[in-house]
Amino acid sequence: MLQVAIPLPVEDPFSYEAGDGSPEPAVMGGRVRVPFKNREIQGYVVGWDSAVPAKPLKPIAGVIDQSPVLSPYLLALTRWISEYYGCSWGEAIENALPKALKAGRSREDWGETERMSDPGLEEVPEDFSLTEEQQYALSQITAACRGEAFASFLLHGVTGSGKSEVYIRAIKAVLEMGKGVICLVPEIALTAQIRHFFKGHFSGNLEIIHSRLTDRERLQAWLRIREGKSRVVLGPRSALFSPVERLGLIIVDEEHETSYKQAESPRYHARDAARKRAELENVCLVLGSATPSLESMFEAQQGRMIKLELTKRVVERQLPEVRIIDLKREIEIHRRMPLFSYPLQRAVEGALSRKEGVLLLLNRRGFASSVQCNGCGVIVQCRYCQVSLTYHQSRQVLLCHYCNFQIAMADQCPSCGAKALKYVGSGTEKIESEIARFFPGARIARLDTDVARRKGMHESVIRDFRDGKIDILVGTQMIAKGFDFPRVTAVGVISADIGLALPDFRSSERTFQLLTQVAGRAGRGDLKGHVVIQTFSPDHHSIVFAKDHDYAAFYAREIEQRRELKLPPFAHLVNLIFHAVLEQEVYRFAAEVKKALAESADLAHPLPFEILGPAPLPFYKLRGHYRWHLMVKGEDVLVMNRWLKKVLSQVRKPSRVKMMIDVDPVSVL
DNA sequence: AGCACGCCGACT
DNA sequence: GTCGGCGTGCTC
Repeated sequence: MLQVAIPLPVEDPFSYEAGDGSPEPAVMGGRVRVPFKNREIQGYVVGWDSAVPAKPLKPIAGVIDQSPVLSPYLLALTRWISEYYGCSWGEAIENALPKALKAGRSREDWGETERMSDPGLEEVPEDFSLTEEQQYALSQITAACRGEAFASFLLHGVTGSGKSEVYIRAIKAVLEMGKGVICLVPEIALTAQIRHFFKGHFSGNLEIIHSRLTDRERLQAWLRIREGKSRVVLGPRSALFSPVERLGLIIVDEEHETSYKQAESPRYHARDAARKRAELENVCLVLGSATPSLESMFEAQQGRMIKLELTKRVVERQLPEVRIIDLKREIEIHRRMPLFSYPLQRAVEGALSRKEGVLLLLNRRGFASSVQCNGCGVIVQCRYCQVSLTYHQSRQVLLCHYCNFQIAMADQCPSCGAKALKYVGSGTEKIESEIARFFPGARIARLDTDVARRKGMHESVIRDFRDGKIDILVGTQMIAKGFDFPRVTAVGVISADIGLALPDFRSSERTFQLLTQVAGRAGRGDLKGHVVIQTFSPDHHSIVFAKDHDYAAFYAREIEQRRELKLPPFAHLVNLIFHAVLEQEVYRFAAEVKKALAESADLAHPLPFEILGPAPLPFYKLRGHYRWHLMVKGEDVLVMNRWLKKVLSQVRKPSRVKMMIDVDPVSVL
């Protein structure tokens, strides 16, 4: 009989008779059509068994594939994802396949798989000779790739230290060994540079997976990889499931980036799943970052990964000079809260006079973060989420940044009717218009998700800024990531406090990473950089150590806090999120689950975790649903999951209450 | 996820 | 008396 995984939230794979009626035999890892209830659906053969079933089974309805769509390795990987992240095996499999092969698709002609010839290859930078540090890192990695065992490296390299060059050389070496490579990047749209770099080196051998590909193009890329026509895959987290045969190396670039965590089920973390795939296939794993996650650096400190350090910048140049501006003192000087302190103004002035570029970062889009009535004091809120609405001047709307609800901006208070609305808190739109008043001659542009949503705008703004057609670029964290602007010499952080205020234990880490990254944008080429960070918390360790470019000190400080509070990497969190329209139902059920969990333990079988909550989520009314959660904290995720599953199957969930499980959440939201 | 079964309100 | 509302439970 056959075990067939069903791409639905049903527990275990189902058993079917092999079905001798069909002309082709079903294959392990191949797709089949099976009768299910009174319909027919697509499933995946995940097991094979000669045992005689206790009760007669239905035969499969048909075989779709003569050859597997999932290798034994990818079957094992998807199974691990289902157990670790709490979904069915079938769902994990669907997640790993290109859309065209998923259930509910008409069986289509797979078409031509020859690669289109690439028009206009990019100039490839000269092969510089490697620094000693790069050379050492490369030799360690290639030696590990030559072996047939799992090995993992943390490549910690400051911005500009030439991590990409190490990747390129390692990939070339692995190709020469006759093996393939997967290189993951956070979001391919934001990494045009690495794309061009890869194209120049591997064009005949490369698949770049990106969001603009059509379903058909994706399928063809998948087929070329499977046929071995392409041996290097560059792409976002989904590229991890590429059917590369004889894999030799997996690279996860910018491994600390949270976009590696999928927001929908299965909520897997591509970096952690990459480690699992590398273990299963006995290959080499390289995690690269200038600001490694606490989790990865801890692994390295514990000796479970080999740490490779690139401490020197390739083109010899100084790190930028960073000044911290205490906004409390600025208020005393200016008698009001200044958007731009004098030192920031001087830094901008200096750069403009030298015809160099300026970056201004404020991690909040819109014009004003809220609108308040001077008459009755009401702050205009989202009717679904109970968070203040952000005023967007360009669109003349009040917008909810959590659910996208919007209303037209009016001149009267929606509550008392007074014509006394005032703007509170600044966003990127406000900075854009204010900086224009300070520097009337400057050419200014803004880049945030509002701008980037318009097709082609993201790329064109970046290009214009790099080409010197824009003097000052204002934006959110989007401007801090992945781009190399040789002309930037002044970087201003309008307020470093926004991220720090978030009720999330990783807010310090995020802030440190963001500040380090944006500071790293200043002073490339042979131009000296100046960075000004404005903040109300000038003594906060995220800010002080970012100023000093001191990752080690930040890590040492942060890891002690995590140890004391028993937070990751000293424990794993599993977030159980409950939501429903009626708050009482949500709260009651969350409390009931907690009680059931607590009572499920006894002296012989103590709980393998702590239970925190129930608590309302920070934005607890979202899209009209009230949201509460239980946070479960323990050491072994698989043990925790098994326990949770058992207890949850014993409680009766009201159907209107929805439940989600998030293992190793990257954010509590 | 679908899809049936089931048990209560407003219609010919 | 029936048509159909959607809450509940099952699918090898």
